[in-house]
Amino acid sequence: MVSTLHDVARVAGVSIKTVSNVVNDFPHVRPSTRERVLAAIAEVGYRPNLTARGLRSGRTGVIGLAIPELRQNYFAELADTIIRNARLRNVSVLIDQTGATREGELAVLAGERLRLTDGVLFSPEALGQEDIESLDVGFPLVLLGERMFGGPTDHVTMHNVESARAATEHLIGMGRRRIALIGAHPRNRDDIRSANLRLRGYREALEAAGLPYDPLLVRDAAPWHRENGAAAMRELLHVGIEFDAAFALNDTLGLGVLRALGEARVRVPEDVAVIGFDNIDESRFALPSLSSVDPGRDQIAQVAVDMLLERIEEKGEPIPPRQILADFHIVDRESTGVAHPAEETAAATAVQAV
Amino acid sequence: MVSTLHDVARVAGVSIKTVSNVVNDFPHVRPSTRERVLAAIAEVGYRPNLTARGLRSGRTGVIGLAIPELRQNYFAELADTIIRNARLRNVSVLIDQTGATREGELAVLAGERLRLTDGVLFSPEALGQEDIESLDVGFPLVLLGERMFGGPTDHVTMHNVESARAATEHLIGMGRRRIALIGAHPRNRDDIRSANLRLRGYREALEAAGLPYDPLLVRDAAPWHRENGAAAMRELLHVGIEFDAAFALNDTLGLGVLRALGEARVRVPEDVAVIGFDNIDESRFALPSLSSVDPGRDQIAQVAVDMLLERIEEKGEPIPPRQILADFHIVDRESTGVAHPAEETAAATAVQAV
DNA sequence: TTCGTAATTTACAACGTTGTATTTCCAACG
DNA sequence: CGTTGGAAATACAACGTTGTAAATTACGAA
Repeated sequence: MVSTLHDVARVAGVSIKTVSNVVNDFPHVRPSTRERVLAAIAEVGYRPNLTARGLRSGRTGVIGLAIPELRQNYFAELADTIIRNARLRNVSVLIDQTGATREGELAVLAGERLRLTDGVLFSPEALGQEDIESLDVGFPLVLLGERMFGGPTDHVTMHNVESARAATEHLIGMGRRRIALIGAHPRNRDDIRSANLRLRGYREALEAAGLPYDPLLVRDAAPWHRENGAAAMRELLHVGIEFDAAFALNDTLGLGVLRALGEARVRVPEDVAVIGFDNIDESRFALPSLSSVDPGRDQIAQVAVDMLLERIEEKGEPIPPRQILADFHIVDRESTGVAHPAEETAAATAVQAV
Repeated sequence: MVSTLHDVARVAGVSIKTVSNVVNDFPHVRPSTRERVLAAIAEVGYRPNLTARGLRSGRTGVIGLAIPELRQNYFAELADTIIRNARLRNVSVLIDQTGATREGELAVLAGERLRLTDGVLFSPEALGQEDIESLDVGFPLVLLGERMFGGPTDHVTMHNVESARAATEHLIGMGRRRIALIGAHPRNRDDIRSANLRLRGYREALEAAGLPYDPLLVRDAAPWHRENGAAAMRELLHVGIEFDAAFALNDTLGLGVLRALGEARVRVPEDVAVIGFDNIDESRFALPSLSSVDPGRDQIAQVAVDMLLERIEEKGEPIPPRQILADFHIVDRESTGVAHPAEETAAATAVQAV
């Protein structure tokens, strides 16, 4: 059924090592021999056994991707792009869903789940800065996201503060003065997490524009699901406080916000302009279409794969951990007043190592 | 760094086979020996090398999932559920995106992409009935979807005709008489594919209710993306033909339809009731929320994983190919007139082997 | 023709595990 | 006290591949 080097060798009348040499394009194989071997390979339908190769070489050609949940659009799109990039490098991707639980994420780090992989891309959501040491695992690991900084591994992340500031400035630039923020983290506002970094950018923009910071405009919502975005907006409307714009800390929340505004017959963007964060595919098709911050997800995917493969191939003197920040830009759509959306408006910072 | 059976054996003062026996819970190991070995395992931090195990056993514990694209919600949610089910069975999942291209799908069947897997779940979108023979591959394969029938492999699919008929009857039951269908396949209407099967269900429902079939109400849209759903609805509105309901052949189209109706200030469900198909997560959060047919996706995921693992473990007399049809039900939401959505309304058919 | 050198091919071991067959151990029995 | 039989432990080979080192071949120069 399945043929091996031995079968090919027998048919071609050479040793298995010669077949191996042909398969691996080694030099020093006489053209006539190569031809004979190739014919034999075709005849018996030989395909290298990757498991055996993996045992011999210590590499499987598979990388792991540990994310909270595939059914969250951001992660589905991230996984999609990561798989595409890995494919270009001849690597396949095994996906593990941690469920955003501490337990699941620690299991990833303990190497209990993504066996049979050469390395792991890890996007934590439950672990935090206090777990930084647990990142010191025995296999190549690239960290994604904003939950932990300064760890012992490469790290690919986004300009959270700067891009949130840019989003807020975008709203201010259109004349909005009372900007609600949807999706603050209910408890610890000093914790390093996307919510707080983006909140900081929001505050910086207000301050720079000389606008007051009104805590009443800052609404908690967690986790960042549509229903929570809608609920936060309903509550805000219920409170009766005046506002003319909303910055949702991610697009999913933003879609919920649009929904709540729609229910309440508040006009977007006339009465309230809305901008989200993440630029998921879906935002283009909301009614109205949702403006957003594109945090450079595709670039993150590509850089992360590249870095991981570099680490996997690394030998000798280890390179110290690197941190990469992706480009971002504002995507202006109907929810901030553009009738015919022109993509890719604002400029971005360049990719930079820190 | 990484320790092997040999290291454990040395520490415990036994042979590697004894360690292996302990690891694999074989009988005939004296309790005192077992204890000593377990201590040694803990001491050196031994973890079995899955590649070596795989080489020896011929199993990797990994299954492949070949789908068009992860960024399509339906497939992200399917993959999510499949990964969860596989995890329960101690199996991991490698994802391949075919891009819905013929080339990509044939590569899957040629076994060029999902190496290192014990078997593959395959959801084709480009291949059709004429390619049925190419399903006769040399590895365990379970077919998903409606593109090919009667092939040599197990097949998990949905009640396309029946559930589309139920959706249409649902609209008729609320008094709608002029029901548009969005998402027909532009070219071959006899081809076996979801579009045509669902179209058939639509026609059956009309006929059973004594309603005329008006080809003008049947609108092409392909591929099933939001923009195409929106475009089809805009065109229908432009044509000026009267209608009081729309059946979108999937939810993504349906969301586009809602968008186009919203733009045109057509009230949903007052003027036009809308129902979709697939029941993706997003539909719950549209404005208005989109009613849909739940085609039993979670069940499909579970059954598919079970069947594939059964095939992988199969030995001796092969069981003939099986076909499983999943349960379906109508999910009634705002777009068909329910103010406070009650999920899971209509009854379903039972799971049944054909 | 013979030798030296480079090109080509090969044998063998090893990667870490587990199945098979064998050996060793130990207690009970005659 | 020797024998027997099952439990416990082991040796060895094998899964399919590739690195290393050794063997063989080819070819031009002496």
